[in-house]
Amino acid sequence: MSANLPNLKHLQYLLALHQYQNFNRAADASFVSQSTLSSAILKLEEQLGCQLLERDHKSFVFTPHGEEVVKKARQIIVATTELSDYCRHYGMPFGGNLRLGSIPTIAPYLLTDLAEICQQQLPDVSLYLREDTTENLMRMLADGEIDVAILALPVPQHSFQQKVVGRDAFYITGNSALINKVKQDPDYHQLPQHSIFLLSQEHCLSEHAVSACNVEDQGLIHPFYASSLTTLIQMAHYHKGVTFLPKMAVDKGVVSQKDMALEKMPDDMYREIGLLWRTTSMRQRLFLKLSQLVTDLLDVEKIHKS
Amino acid sequence: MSANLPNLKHLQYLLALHQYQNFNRAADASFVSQSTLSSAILKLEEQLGCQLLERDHKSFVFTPHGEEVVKKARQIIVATTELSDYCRHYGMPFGGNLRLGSIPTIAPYLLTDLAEICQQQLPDVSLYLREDTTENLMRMLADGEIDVAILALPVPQHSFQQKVVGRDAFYITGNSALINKVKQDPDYHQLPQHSIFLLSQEHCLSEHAVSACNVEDQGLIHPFYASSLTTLIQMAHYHKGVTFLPKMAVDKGVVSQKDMALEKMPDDMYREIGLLWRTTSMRQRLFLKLSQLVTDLLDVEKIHKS
DNA sequence: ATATCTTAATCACTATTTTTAATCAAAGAA
DNA sequence: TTCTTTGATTAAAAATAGTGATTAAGATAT
Repeated sequence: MSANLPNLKHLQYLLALHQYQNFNRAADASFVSQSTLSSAILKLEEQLGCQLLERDHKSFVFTPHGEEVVKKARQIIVATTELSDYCRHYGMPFGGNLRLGSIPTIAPYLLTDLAEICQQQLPDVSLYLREDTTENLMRMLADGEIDVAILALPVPQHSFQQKVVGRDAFYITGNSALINKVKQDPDYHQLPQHSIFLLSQEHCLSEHAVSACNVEDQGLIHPFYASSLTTLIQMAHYHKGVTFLPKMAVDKGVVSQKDMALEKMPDDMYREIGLLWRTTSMRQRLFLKLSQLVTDLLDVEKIHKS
Repeated sequence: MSANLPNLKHLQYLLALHQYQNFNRAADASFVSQSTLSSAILKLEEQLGCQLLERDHKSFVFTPHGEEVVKKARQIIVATTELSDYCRHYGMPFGGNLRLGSIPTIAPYLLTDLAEICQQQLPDVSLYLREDTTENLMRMLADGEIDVAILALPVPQHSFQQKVVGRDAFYITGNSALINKVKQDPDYHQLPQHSIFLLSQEHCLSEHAVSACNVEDQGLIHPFYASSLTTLIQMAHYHKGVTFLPKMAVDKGVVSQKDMALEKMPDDMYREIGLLWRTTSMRQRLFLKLSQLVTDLLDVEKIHKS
């Protein structure tokens, strides 16, 4: 009944080849000889009964079909690695390496506290942090490069396990006169041209802020986009404009300029924070525990501040 | 970096052993000798670094950990089989074997039509039908024993891809006097004791009907539960009670007794029909096509009848 | 009580597969 | 030209998978 399934090692070689796009480098990275890798790919092609590479005497490219096989192979290798890791740490559901990814508008403000709490509450976990965009982190999560991500929701359609861990209110900061105006009449369209500063597009914070405040009108938004919250604040300060900040950043004191006003925005303006992990992961318990820790962390800060 | 991953063949042997709970029978089923299977399991245990079986000189049981490894191993084998099948049928996205499961209150009334349409629209697909309970079908879907399921929604929490394909209205049938009463005043609590007949509990139709009609009150429901729609109708007929039927069954003329009334229930009483498949499947396109066919089928019948 | 059957593990051995080192042929670059 | 880099090929070596016969320990039957 069940067919002649490919060898997992061969699939690993295929992934290496896809990553390095070069037989020699892929072989080196896999700690095998180039001929091993070459024949493994040939064997795979024979076994699967289809062409994975298009060869042209000097070099090669993956066929479209090969690309799809690589994707699936990656799923399989990720799942098997999960199994292997799970067994290695069996009996220690709250142990082992934990590769956690988060975005630049969360990581600096949440993860230092979280790392400390993890050290106390999950002493057997070795935490490895990674900062990147939502898009990249989702790719890395799917590919098994990280184990869990802390993101601002909602995230594009996906098939991960998701756990909401709290809300992060938006603040508005910047020129006192403008802030006062908005405070009295919360219509952002009264603001001068180019007086709203945002992060560059790869940061989801901008989307969330814009959609929360209904300021799609391009004229209001300054055409230069900042690449970090620190820069963003400085730009708003220097150009006497305003910008939006998440509460977790505000709590860490990112606004220190004396002549900048800082106001919490209405209660319905917030971003949701959530944990994501692979549905196939065998460490649900750890991730739920971690979710609880982050939930508590966000709650404590809420109570502390209010 | 990446660990020494287990051999897929060994994982297959592990699954066979789990299925047969006996080394000899599992070995036979895997077309290898008992010693091969025995040493494969030992090797797996060594490689994964943990005990999968508890042996007691005569027989064995899987350890709790072994059971979890089996579950994960099944995922891995299913994924690899998907890859292999995908390659075998590459270039024919609408070809190959399609194992479709459905429940007893859908299968007899929908699948004959669907099979015919498939033969026309998807001539390269070989359709294999399977009828079972929602619970069993979900297990079979997860374990790769079927490729797609047509179920009545909602189904318990799961991680499958789901596509709603239409609505199936509820009808009420049975004793004319009772039906007339309900028709004038749609309060089911006026019905006599034990006059509502339902399918046995493993059929989700009962749940859906009960929750749709708000008749949790046990007194109304007859304490004998039918095991098929045909029996259900006969029971309602014989005992002069009433019962609920899905439109797709009504359309196929399951109510033929002259002295039985048949009324469509209010528009908000229906069950949703949906297709489910593994998120990891490589045949999304086929399943979406199939969804469309079923959607059309349900729509046509709706138009045809109204 | 004894013999027989069934169980999974083990052993010595064989077959198969994987890997290697060395080489080859083709294409650029110096 | 000569040198380097590319992936494919070869034959030999190493590792792995598989086999049948055997064993030990319970269970069952006589």
